[in-house]
Amino acid sequence: MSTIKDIAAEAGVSVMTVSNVIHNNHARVSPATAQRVREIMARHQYVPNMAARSLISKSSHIIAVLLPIWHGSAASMLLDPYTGQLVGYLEELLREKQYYVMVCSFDQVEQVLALQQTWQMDGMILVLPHEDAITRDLIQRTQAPLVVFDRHYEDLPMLDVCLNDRRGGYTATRYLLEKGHRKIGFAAPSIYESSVIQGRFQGYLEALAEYQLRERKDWLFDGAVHQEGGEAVAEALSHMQERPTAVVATEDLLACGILKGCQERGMQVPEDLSVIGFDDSMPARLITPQLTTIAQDIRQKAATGVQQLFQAMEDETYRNAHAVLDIRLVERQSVREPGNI
Amino acid sequence: MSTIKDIAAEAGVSVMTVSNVIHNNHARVSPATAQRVREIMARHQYVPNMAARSLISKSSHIIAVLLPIWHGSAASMLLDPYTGQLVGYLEELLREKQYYVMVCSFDQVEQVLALQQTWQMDGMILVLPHEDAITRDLIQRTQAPLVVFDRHYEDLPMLDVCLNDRRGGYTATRYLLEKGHRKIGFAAPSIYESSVIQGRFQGYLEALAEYQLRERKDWLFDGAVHQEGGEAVAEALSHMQERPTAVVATEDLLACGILKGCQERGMQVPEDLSVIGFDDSMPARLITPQLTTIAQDIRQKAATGVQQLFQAMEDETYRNAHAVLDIRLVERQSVREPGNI
DNA sequence: CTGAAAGCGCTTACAG
DNA sequence: CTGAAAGCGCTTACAG
Repeated sequence: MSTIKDIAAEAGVSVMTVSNVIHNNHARVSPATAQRVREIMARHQYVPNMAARSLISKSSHIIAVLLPIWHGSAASMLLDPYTGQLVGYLEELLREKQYYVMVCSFDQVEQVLALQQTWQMDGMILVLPHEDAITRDLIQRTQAPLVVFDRHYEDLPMLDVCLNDRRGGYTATRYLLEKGHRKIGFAAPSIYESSVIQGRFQGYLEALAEYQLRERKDWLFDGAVHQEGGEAVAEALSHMQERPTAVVATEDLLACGILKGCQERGMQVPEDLSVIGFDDSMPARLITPQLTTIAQDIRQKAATGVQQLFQAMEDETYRNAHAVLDIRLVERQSVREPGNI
Repeated sequence: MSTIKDIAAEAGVSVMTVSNVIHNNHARVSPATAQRVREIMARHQYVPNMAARSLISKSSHIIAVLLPIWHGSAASMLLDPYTGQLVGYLEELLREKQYYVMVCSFDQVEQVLALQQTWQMDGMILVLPHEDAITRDLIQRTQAPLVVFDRHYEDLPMLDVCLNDRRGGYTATRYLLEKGHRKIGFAAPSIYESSVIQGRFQGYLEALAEYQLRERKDWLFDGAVHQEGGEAVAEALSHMQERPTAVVATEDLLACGILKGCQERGMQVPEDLSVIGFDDSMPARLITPQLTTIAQDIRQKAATGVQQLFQAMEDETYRNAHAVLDIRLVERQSVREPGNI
């Protein structure tokens, strides 16, 4: 509760001197005075008032973690184990650097801009971007440095951290091809809308092409979201005349839904259908058989984003960076050779 | 970027009048002036500076969502789908009320007190409390209203939102008993440390007692945490001479681990072992067989906590409230009658 | 209905 | 090495 004024009074110095002690301006205060002031601050458990600081410095040390609202629900964190994990790592890294994390879900760019201005945000991090129009608008109108995860626009200067999605899609598909599969489906929330999904889809097509194969429309499962989406894919598969022998799914939860839906309809994984997922998040190890999946290093992803953000905060010419993190295949139990080649 | 001063200058009024317009003090400003000022604010996209406001009002409109650090990791959100969901709902409810959410993991009470003071926090919410010593200390030393989830101390005035854990443990066990089970184990992270687990354990004992049964030490699996803990329980079960026919697990992820560990060791669920979980979180529907579990309404839990918090912020005599939310049994596929009674 | 003034807690040039 | 003063953007009594 004590202010810099109280400390100064008790130490018999000016508030300015206390301020210099707080900021370790060694050149501006004698060691003896500094020591005395420090003791008094410790005794009073002095904590600076961030509002006062922020008012002067136009910087609050607050970083916004922005979560777009999906399908009307702000509890989007819940839908996806990946998001909770990423946010957890971001909080950890930012706290270590003495920054504060404000979590905010939003559906309109104006909300974000107002938030940024009202708190004099030092930076912002966009997790799980969904609509391109909104994301682009935000990138162009933001006043503070903004780091975007999992989205990149070639034509816009922006800071982003992406995955090598093309390689991810390629690696998954190639792995299935090498196992002998030739009939490979692809399931994703919305193939043509997100650059992440597009990249994975490109990789899928490239791998197929290397084996002189092309995609088949009826094996492309678009709009498959989370577990329910996966179960719908399984339902569709169960009615097919000619089924794929393997499916690449762009998310673990989706892959798990396919797997589960198949099991409930009497198709065995991996005997009757091989399934490969994406992310290596919690569900991957939970289900039986355990999911073979394309893993990403979420901690590294968070760290890269934080690094970009801080560089941008220090250097106002640093407004363009595109990190592409690598993926790796984690072999588990949901893939095997097809029954009859 | 424009300040209240700019608006006042352009409108040809004092800053005080602008302030009154902002705060809708209809009595203190003529409709015509108010209208004019509002137009100018809209045109300039005026956004108030929270730092300046907070400096005067000693209130920042920030609510801290506190996450204790478990096992050295701040990414505790990730360990548990329940937490992410709860935090998501809290953010949604608080934002609706025009409050801001700062997420902060911590391991020492002093960090929290400093955080509270430096930002003039209006309130705090503690999610996933772990150590009683820390939690009690925080409750006693906090300056701002604090709502605690899933922990209650009879001897301390505190605001908390709990589950009827005793009934949860009772309902789960009673359900197994009615299915014909007489050999029922109990698996939990740490039976004697948390009031939540203790409550569930009490309910378990009570249900057993109604059937003239008592707990068996070797069927109490203490220290079983998350999926790995569950798999360790399955491992222990596989070596037992006399096995329980059913297990009550205090968390879905734990139940899933038991289920999975059993399957990998050739025991079928529910044929050889019935398993019942807690929370009805995402994993419950993901695994095969789907988990029978004691469900809680996380949205209602979040809403109750927010309600307590706001009442406490309005009324400084309101510092003691103990909400106990009900649970309900969700029957799915992981329980059936024991093979040989 | 409207305004001039003081002040919230701090930092930043500017003097000495 | 130390201090007096101005000011960040806003609100709150106090006058009129």
